Amino acid sequence: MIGRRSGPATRAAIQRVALELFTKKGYEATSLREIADELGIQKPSLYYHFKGKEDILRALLDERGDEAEQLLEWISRQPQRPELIRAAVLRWVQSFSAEKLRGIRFLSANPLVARTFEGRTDDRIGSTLNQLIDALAGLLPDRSPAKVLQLRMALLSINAAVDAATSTPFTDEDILAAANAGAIAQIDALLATG
Amino acid sequence: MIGRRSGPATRAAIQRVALELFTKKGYEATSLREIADELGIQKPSLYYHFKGKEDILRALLDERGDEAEQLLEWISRQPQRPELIRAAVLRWVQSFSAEKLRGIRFLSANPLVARTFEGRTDDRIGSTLNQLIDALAGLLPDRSPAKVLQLRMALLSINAAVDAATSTPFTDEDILAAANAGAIAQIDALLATG
DNA sequence: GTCTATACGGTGATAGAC
DNA sequence: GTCTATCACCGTATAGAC
Repeated sequence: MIGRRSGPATRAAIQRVALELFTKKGYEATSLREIADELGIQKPSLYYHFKGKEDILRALLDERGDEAEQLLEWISRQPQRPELIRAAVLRWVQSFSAEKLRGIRFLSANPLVARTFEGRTDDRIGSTLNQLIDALAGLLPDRSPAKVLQLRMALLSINAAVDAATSTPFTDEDILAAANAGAIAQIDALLATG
Repeated sequence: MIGRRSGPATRAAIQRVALELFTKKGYEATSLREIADELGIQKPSLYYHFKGKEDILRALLDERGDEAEQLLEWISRQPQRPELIRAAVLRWVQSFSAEKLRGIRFLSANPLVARTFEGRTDDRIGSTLNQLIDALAGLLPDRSPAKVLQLRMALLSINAAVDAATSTPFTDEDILAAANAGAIAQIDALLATG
């Protein structure tokens, strides 16, 4: 669909369209011409706002929040007991509003692109998530690899719920509820073991 | 890496390399030249074996097994009680050997590509999985959307485990064990509700 | 801030020699 | 079965007019 534009294309508008197309068709499969068409401008006009395609992607990734850092810091201030795992995971899962699901959907649709960018720049997604896992894994009664991996799965419940809901009529509320219930079930099983 | 080849490139060899590259770099980001280089042949030689890039992808997708159909048929022959859910999900998760994780990894790395192909051809991945969900959802004590979605998450535990293990040193055995434990935890929670 | 025009490389793909 | 040569096309990117 080619949209008639009302005013000048802003960075925010470009990012909005790019996020939508990257999520629907994938980063690699989306051309700058498609983004420009959707905005009703010409392809070279995008280069006034961004250095190139990768720069648009970088801007989208930089928009992420710092919930992971905040949670990590919160954890360090709590008494280090196994029950902290449950509280922390629930805090994490519940920090995702319906609005933030857009970001999750983008990452789910473009797992390799996100992973490629993890290496460069600051990389606040992956590494902080790993620190989070490490901090919580230390509290596990049974710290075998399978258990640690299951803890990781619990933290990634939102991603799993989003993936499970693709191509279905489930609502954002359903997804958040299922992610929450799923995380609880995993954590309960992990804490019951030890 | 450019490989010296010993004999003629077979369809199987091409598929092997393609699966590896598609998984590592993504379908769109992988060029036919890269596949040819890896095999030590020239790009046009691939066209003797396959009609084109998409044909290679199709061949890979057609290689999938029919575990879903078999499980669906098995379910229909069992007494339709809530406990059947647990048995069925465990059968499903345990049908994935370390070997079959290659397929899961490919699908995880290329979610949109797989989804695009679901529409065309026979599509045995998605639709059969949906039938599986429907058959099991009918046995749920509580059939609210969030519960049905969580059932879906339980079935997709292998995918979630693979995703959770990417960029980590977890072994295939760890992944299968965590997927199994995760599925059990989800199902137990679902059955305890009603 | 957006346009037209243009250059460049790489891609999927085909024809035809061997 | 593999090659060389070649194609049209597309996406990225830049220069310069308005």
